Amino acid sequence: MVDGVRERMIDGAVRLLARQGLQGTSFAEVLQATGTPRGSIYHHFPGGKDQLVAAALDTAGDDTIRGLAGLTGASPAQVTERYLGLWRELLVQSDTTAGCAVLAVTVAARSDDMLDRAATVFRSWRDQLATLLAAGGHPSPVPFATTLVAASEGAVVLSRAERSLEPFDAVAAFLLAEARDIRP
Amino acid sequence: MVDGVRERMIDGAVRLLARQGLQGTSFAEVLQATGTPRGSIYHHFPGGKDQLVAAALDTAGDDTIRGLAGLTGASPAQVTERYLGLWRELLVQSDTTAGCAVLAVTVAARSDDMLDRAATVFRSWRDQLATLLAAGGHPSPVPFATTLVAASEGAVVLSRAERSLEPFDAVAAFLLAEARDIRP
DNA sequence: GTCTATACGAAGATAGAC
DNA sequence: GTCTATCTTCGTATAGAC
Repeated sequence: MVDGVRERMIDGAVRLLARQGLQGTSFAEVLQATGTPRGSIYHHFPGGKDQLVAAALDTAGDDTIRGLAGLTGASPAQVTERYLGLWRELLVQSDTTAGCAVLAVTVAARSDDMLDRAATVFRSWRDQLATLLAAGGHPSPVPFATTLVAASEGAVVLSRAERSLEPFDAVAAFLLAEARDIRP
Repeated sequence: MVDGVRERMIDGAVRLLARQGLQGTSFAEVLQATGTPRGSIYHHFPGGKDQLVAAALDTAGDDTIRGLAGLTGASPAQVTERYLGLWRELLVQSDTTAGCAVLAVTVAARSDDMLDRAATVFRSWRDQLATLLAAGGHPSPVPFATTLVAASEGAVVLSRAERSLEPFDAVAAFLLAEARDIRP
């Protein structure tokens, strides 16, 4: 089933994790926010909250990778702009109340399994960006890709704290200027 | 009293917030970790957990500002190196299990008051760095200072997820190269 | 697959003795 | 200032009916 109950629960978990953090998000809230049947959470996620969070991490990771589709042959500046655009859109659409679910889980994770899962997502973003940047002729794709991921994550946090796009836009401007400097 | 019970509680809260997040840190853990008398938490913090967290945010903010002391007249590269060094030291000393308490509070904050407090800390870091960078002759101190704060925060998160210094060091290398490029 | 009811534990907060 | 005891709320998880 494409739009099944399970998928709605996972999507809701991603949204709530990004807004309220790991321990700040309860099953009850996920059910309420998604209008999902109350009795079926442990049917879909017998492993409990950890299993739901794991699925949410994977989904959040895939969503971002999907947001980078169609960039083969793009310049480093275009890649940078697209990636930054994904995060800016999250801030705009949530009125700067949402952040990154993967980051939220990382800072509150209590098991190595959960940390591993988050690390895998971050790593997939870095790898995908580095591949695109290298293909676009960037001379040091790995350090720049890592900085792009790290700075975006941090910039989203700063903007959430201030409830303003100003910090994010300052960081984005700096990174874009860097990417535009590259002449392949 | 300089090393009083109240101060020990606040320092413990900073450490635990940086490791376990906001809702992941309980009063009981703070008391246990600091060997602090059980019955006196509401004596020192009648406003409850929110008041303790607020004090922890202020302390964490001041600690970092203090870490930037003695940099008047320093070059942008020296300022950048010092700031990055503060965060790298946190990762090393905690075996990559600790992060930034202010970030942890921001992503799980449930009140605007708490968000304001975190924003004030981030802003103080940005302002202090921008002032130092400007004094050192950096041509665009504000965007670079903001990127320095954001990228450091994100890099610490990436390194915690991977339990490795590699992501942090990649970001640090990129930022340091940027700062060294500046010729005043 | 979905429901209700309930057990169990954790955490914040308060009251009152010492 | 510090203590213990307790209230209350909330969240996870399980059991068993429909």
